[in-house]
Amino acid sequence: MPELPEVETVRRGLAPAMEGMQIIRVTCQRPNLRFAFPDGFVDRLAGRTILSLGRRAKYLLADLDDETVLIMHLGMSGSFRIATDEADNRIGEFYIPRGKLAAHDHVIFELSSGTAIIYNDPRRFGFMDLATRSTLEEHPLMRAIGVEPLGNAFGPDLLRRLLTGRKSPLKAALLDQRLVAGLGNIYVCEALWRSRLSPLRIAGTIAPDSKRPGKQVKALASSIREVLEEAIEAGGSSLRDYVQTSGELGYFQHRFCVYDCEGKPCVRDGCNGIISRVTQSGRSTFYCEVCQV
DNA sequence: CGCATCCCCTGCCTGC
DNA sequence: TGCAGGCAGGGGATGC
Repeated sequence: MPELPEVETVRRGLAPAMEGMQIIRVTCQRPNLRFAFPDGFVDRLAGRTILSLGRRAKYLLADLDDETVLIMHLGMSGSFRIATDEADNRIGEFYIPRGKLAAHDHVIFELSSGTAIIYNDPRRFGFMDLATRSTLEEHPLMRAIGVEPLGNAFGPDLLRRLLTGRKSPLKAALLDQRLVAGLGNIYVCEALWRSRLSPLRIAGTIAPDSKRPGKQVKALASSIREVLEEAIEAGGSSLRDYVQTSGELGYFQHRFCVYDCEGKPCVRDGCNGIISRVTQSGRSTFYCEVCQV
């Protein structure tokens, strides 16, 4: 599933096709994804113009001209593609390229530009909801979300405060969206490797209760920011089903140092370790026992 | 409160 | 080639 870099890549791919366009019609091919679509979903979107497409954590947020915000989450296997209108495939006056609908195409947004934005999600762990701009922060999906790791507020000082006193392993703490928003299994593993910290380490132990962040917190904060920035630059990571809106694959997966590297040699200079896999909170963690402490 | 576990669902890979 | 089992990028509900 898409983590922050993949969602940001999707946002950048969709924005030019969606911003400034009017939504002519929305079609849901089923009543629910992970959750039921909210009441009036289709009707509230029809006729609206999309002002901008933003992102918060792993959520895409489309701001509409009536203060409505369309919230979209890709879950584990969600993707969007942009289908350009082709006369052959038109249905009536609209633009659904019906001949080209694929299995698991669940939502179709037909836009005034003549393109259709199609949401596909085999596992249906994704979901969509509607909110109001002025109260977006209080929306149940948004309320508890933590700091944006690429934003100005994020850095060693804030990270130290978030981790101080926390008794969970670093892996669990960094996966917790209420602390830092947008990290998932891949980038947590990669950021911990880059900062030479063990995912098993109790989070609070790298943030002793002094006023200033130590070396380890500084290293972790930098690693998180760097790995996310590099991954966005690479168009995200393509494993299994993730693709960009253009259908192209991201290529950051070729730069993984630990994720899905069980049994391979650690690539850190001078380290002779072998990458291990362990289970933490029911999910795979990859790390080097030799250089991550 | 904070944490681990289970579960939602489908597809793909492995091993028998 | 078929089939069962395990596993997958997220996150919400539950129970300790």
